[in-house]
Amino acid sequence: MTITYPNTKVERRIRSLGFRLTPQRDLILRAVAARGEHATFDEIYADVRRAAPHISSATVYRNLEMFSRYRLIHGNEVAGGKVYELASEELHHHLICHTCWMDIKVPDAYVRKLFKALNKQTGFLVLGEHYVFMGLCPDCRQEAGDSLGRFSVYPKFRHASQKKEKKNEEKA
Amino acid sequence: MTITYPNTKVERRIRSLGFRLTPQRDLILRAVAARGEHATFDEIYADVRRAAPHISSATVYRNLEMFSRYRLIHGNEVAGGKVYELASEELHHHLICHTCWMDIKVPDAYVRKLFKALNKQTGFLVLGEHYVFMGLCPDCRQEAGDSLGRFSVYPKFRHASQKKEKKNEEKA
DNA sequence: GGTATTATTGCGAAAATTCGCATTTACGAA
DNA sequence: TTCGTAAATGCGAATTTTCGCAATAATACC
Repeated sequence: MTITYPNTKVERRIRSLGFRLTPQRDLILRAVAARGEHATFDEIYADVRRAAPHISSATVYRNLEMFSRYRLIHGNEVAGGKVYELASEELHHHLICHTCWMDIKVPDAYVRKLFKALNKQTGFLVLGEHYVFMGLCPDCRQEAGDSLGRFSVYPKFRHASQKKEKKNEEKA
Repeated sequence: MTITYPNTKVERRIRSLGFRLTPQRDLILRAVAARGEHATFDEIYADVRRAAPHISSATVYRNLEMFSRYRLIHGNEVAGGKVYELASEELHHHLICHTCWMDIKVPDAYVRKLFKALNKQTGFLVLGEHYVFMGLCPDCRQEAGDSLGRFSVYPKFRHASQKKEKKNEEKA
């Protein structure tokens, strides 16, 4: 995994959008980059705080949202919690197994084909650059067997606390 | 638009999962159904409260999450806020224009093709039944012109309050 | 129907997130 | 380099969302 921040391109981009590059923003971007692909708010905040103990959580919330909006980072809802990753040059999407959490990166080109086809049929131009598709990886798929009905697998939650509901899980 | 709840199928499903069908749950499902495709928490809570003023917001939160998890409803992050809709028999996905909010329903079969292709290439089985793809509808696409670069359009937020940032919007 | 079991509710407290506003500070222009 | 302007921060308050637990009530079983 390559950490692509610090990065003058990102800095230029922030300024060209009319935003200022503050030390706080720099730290936040570094933290997201250093964490790799699944940084949570808590992790980012903790990292940033280590370098700048006085930083306000509001600042981190605000900037994560701003960065997401302008696609300097990607924020995705995964397994009941939001995770962030630095936007990379190589556009890609994710296939995440909700049984074992394996994460397969898919180059954008693979998915872009569908979007082109959709465009032909509907005229709609899909712009999102970073989608997450949940499902079953090859191993877990095999384990689940062939009797894989429409409703037989339910997403698990990794981030949100879900102490209860276990009993129901089995009955289903 | 057809309201598909009350529905014995849904009721049976709740019970077969080991959950109980309480009056609160019934009201929540009715509210989601009646609201159509983009019900927010506030709307649902207000509707439910009208019929049962004593209902706790925690109950609504808990059940929306449970229903989503077991796909009796779909909860999607759209434009900075979560919106719910009753899961329908006809599987579908959404193409939402983040300029004018036009919402095009796409039958699952269209999208399923891509997922099959992905499956061939990666072995990964995509299970999600209700994805939302953001982009530009034909009209807004035209308005945006041909010089549509990778970074030229940014999602707007509909639900979250975003009073500021307007100046930056234009500069970009 | 009556009863036992246990999921679910409602409450209030806790935690997470957002907001408004005074202060600070990045950045462009002199 | 200094200065002026407006964006961004940090604070504390407000709001939203989650949590734990005692009380309630839906369901299965008789």
